[in-house]
Amino acid sequence: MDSDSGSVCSRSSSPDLVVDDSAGSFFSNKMFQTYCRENREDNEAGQGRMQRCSGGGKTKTRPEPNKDEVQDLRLKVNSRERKRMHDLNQAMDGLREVMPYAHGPSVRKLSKISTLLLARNYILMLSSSLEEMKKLVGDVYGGSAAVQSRTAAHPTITPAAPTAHLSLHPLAHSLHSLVGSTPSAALQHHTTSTAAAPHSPPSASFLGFHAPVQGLLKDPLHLTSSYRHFPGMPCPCSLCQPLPTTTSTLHNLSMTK
DNA sequence: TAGGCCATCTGGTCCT
DNA sequence: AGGACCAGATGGCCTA
Repeated sequence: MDSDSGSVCSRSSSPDLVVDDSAGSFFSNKMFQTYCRENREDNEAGQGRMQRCSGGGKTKTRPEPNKDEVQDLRLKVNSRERKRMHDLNQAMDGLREVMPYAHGPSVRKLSKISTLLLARNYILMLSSSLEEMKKLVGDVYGGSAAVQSRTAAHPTITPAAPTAHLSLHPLAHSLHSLVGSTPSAALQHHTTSTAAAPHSPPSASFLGFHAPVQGLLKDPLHLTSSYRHFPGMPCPCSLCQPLPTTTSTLHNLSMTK
């Protein structure tokens, strides 16, 4: 299967037809011309230049590869590189599909750098939500003993958060109570959402993202103004939780875009 | 028109 | 030796 025939390029400027003409492109582009100019002895062009630049020197002792062989080699290398980049772009598209930004024909496709930055911030936000859920679970089950017993049964669950973090729980609790959630409901939502996690990531509306994607790009955790509090949902907003040290540290590295 | 984004080509380096 | 990976260079397309 030739990847060149199945190009996934999203831009019309991706000239697949160059595949058939890559050698011609090579022999006519500026880099090649510069290279040839440096080794030029006369003003001949075209075939003579191709022969010289493909290794036609008289003094060389190594057996010179045939012009066609060089051309075939370049075609192969270029094709592999194109396939590699196409695979990379496919992976990038796959990442875009699971990112919480508005999908649709009217929405401009995220650039590669934006996709990566958004993905990073999205992961940070989900991690923050997970930490908050762990704290809530610890609060519900009345202390570290119960949580530790559960942690023993489920090693992926870490012990309860430090008391410094617990001090914020009444606020978070009352906030979520205000919108009708209960900790048990929160746990239920968490478990159900985790079960669906692998192939159905939370959508933007599910997570309450109503700010433009630039909000996530610039400021992953300052979501207070744009975040909606859903009943039973882990809330990463700055009202409901302190910034984890890891994410706050990473936040200092936040992007300029 | 400048700047951003992208695809492609290319040569170098590293790995198997 | 061949392939994967990477970064630089180049040119095209699009938008503000």
